[in-house]
Amino acid sequence: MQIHISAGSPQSIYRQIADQIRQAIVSGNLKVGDAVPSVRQLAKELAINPNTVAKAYSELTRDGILEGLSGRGCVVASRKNVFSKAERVRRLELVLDSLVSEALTLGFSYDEIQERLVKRFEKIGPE
Amino acid sequence: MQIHISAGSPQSIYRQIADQIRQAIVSGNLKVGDAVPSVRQLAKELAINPNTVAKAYSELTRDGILEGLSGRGCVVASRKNVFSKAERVRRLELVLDSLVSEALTLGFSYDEIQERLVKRFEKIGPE
Amino acid sequence: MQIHISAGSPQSIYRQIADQIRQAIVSGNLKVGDAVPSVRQLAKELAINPNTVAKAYSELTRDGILEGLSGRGCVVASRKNVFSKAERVRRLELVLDSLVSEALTLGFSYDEIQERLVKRFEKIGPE
Amino acid sequence: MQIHISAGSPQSIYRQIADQIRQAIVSGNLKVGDAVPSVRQLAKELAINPNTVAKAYSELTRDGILEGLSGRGCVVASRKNVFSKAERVRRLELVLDSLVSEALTLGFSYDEIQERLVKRFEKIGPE
DNA sequence: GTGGTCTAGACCACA
DNA sequence: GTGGTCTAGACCACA
Repeated sequence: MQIHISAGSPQSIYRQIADQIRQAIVSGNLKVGDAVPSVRQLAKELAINPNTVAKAYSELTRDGILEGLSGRGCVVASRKNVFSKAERVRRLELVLDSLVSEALTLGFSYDEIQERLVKRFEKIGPE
Repeated sequence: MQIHISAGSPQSIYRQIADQIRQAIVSGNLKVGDAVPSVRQLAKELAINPNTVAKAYSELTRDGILEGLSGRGCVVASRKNVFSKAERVRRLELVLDSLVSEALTLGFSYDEIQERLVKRFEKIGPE
Repeated sequence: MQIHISAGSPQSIYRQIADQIRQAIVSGNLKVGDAVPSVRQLAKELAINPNTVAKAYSELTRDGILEGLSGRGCVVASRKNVFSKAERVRRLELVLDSLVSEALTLGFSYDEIQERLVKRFEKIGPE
Repeated sequence: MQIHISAGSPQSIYRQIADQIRQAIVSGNLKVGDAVPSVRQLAKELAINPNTVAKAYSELTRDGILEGLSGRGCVVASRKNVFSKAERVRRLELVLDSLVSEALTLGFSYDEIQERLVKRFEKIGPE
């Protein structure tokens, strides 16, 4: 489980950590029951404040993605979807709305948006 | 020109307003030269502070989407290339960040995001 | 980093602040990566509302001059080309407007303006 | 005495009018004692609100540039400088500061600024 | 009437 | 601690 953060990024650090763990689960690199690094270890590795790692883990735990093993770290929880399928789609559509309108007013074409999205997937996608 | 805001949204109010105006332009509901509601009128309609509307309008004006007609409100500006290629790409990457981050949080896979984006393009129609 | 504002000036306070930070960068007093005073500290120093300082900083951030380090203040950003050539020219024309307008109001002729500008360049030194 | 205004300009209309009259005086097109168009005639010509023309004339009168002939329009007044030479120079230097720092942070070189200023003079200069 | 600036002060996200 | 968002409300420039 390797996590990378970039300091200058507009994404907050805790968000970068949470997203990368989510991504590792979606891509199969982390499976149900697998342990994630301890808060202190990861904070030391990334040279950041432990509070920041803790915040990422606590969000993931709140969302039912991780499960705390009181005193023995966190593991990937069995997947239970918090939102209904319809609700998840509705929320995704909202973000797609933002993406499309912003990208089009920036002067990008459909093809360019599509292309950039694919590139992004390739760069950070399942390895 | 009908604008709706939702209080519970993760998007800030001024971003929701700016987004919807961008969408109205992209979808053709607002054309170059069309007036947007006055700051005070829209604020009253949405029951929010005029400053919040003004913030949305000023962002759109800075980005070359709207144009102020001192003393007579704002209209949709003619298409300008305000940003450099590099900046446009940077901004596209930012919204892609939001999309991917939100989608992962919702438990969508890359393929599903891709698929939804394609569907959305098909809906708006080719070109 | 010392900033002064004058109440009687035709320039708005936030513009005076933004201007002086630009000047500090141009003159080499502020270099890439250097921190600017925090919003609250500068507001206290100048005895003005923090929102006014924040407005100056947010304009500079939008223009790619400053960079926000979430939770840790703002620093001078590395030189970026945020704007397209056309936009840069448009903005230069705006400040030339101000110069010419103000200079005419003060009763200077074109030749005198020109001469003063050359002198100014000589003072800052070649290249 | 021909005056041109552009609606989309960031310069307010009354400012454009006042500046063009100042410019005509500086360039010698208007001499002491020459009449300027009446408020109503100019407003009709430019298809703008008479208040706007009146505001320009009243600023010029306040500054001692024009002189009202109660009931018979305005003429160019004999030149008396409101500010001392030193004060005028000080104010001009402030605007030059703004111009130079904004232009340099926009990425323009000294030569380019110089060149743009000359072009501006040629375009609107004494004819 | 229009938008722009500024104050005073609350609350939130982030590290 | 840091900046970002929002409210409530004043005052100004402009047409």
